[in-house]
Amino acid sequence: MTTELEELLRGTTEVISLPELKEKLALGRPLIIKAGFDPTAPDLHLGHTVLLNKMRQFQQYGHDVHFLIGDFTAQIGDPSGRNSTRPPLTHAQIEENTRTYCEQVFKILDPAKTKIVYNSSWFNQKSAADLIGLASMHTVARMLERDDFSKRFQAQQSIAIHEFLYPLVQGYDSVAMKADVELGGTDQKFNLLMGRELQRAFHQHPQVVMMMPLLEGLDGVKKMSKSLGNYISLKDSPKDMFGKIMSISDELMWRYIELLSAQSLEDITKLKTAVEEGKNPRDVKIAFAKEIITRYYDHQAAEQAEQDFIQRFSKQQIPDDLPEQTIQVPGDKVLLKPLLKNAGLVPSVSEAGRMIKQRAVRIDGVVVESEDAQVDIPSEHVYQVGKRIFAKVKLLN
RNA sequence: GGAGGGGUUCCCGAGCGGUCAAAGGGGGCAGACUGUAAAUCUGUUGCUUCGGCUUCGAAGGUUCGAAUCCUUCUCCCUCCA
Repeated sequence: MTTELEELLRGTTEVISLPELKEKLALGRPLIIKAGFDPTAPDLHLGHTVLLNKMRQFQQYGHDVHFLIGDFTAQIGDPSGRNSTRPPLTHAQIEENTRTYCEQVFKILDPAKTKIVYNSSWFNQKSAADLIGLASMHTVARMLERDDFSKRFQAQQSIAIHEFLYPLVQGYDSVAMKADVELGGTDQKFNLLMGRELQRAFHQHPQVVMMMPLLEGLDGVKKMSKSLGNYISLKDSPKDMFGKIMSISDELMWRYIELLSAQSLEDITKLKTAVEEGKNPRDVKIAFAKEIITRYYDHQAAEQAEQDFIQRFSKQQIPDDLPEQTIQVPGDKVLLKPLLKNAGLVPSVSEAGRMIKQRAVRIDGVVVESEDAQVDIPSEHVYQVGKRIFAKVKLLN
């Protein structure tokens, strides 16, 4: 039987510090667990769930999880995306984003045990003098210790003043919340530690910092993020989830399983051995995809997604739920290229031409050979572009 | 306030008067192959009524002709103060 401590430590990359965590747990009271989120992109993805799963674990052990929404910070704008100045969010947008956030978050967290807090609720009360006072608690030299700051500084890139303020603001959140433990990704280390320092300055017990690894995106290189487009959203349909998971490289698959699967570490090791001995990694991937879909939808949805995938890709069959549309065209023949565009199967006529040239276009399963191919009117055919895009199009006069 | 450097097609990044719709890489898409929408290889990657049309921060100008030269504007970066 694993202990509370062992379970809580599972998957973490670093805990600062372990003895302090033990002490806190030994207090016997529910700990205040802090995890902060930016309400800028209200679309949660699997990368976020690494952290959310850890939060749920704390809930299961009876701790007091605070889901911090950085609405104050969001009002100012994001410092990290320097070449894409994000417009500050309005109050209404933030509310809307928060609502969509919670909808998704509560697929994982227990709503009854989750406190949602906003950092605007304390920062809006603050004056400029307060903020400057906060800034006086830290030095530029210490700020420059931060990895990405020092790199940018050395590379003679600009660092805006407010970027220095961000860690302070985030750190102060811990003070305002009297956080016992803060959870965050490894990229947040500096900010997380700042919370400890500020708590000390305010004569609080410094929070324990627990860092979770960052999940790589579908490309396997960069971290999963919406702006990079390499993510699996919790709002993705079961079919999309299945497809995206199947498109992960065999190598990356293990990383996902390690961080997202509920399977024990022993079982994962066994799977790896089995693959080395000849088991098809595809089957491991399928099982994993079904586990994830079952978690966010249900078992039936997972089964269905698998069947659909097999039918469409493994057997190359035309799906039976393909979209249908009717288009009215004058005359008794139309050129295929503009038709493909009008039906929304390709973005432009030029692209249609390329696709035909590459033998990627099929009508009723037959490859179209000529770029000048025409289609009779009236008619009804199943058009296919590549392996994934299908439509049944009815032509009328 | 002064001195420099720079804004190029989805991204990075060459080009520096015609042969430039613009090298190369990344990403995307497609085809082959396969064990899967893995890996690998190959092709492709502005739009078009196929006459052309729009694109290289913006607006003007020089020229037969400009992404390339000039002017103004604008945005970004660095250094000195």
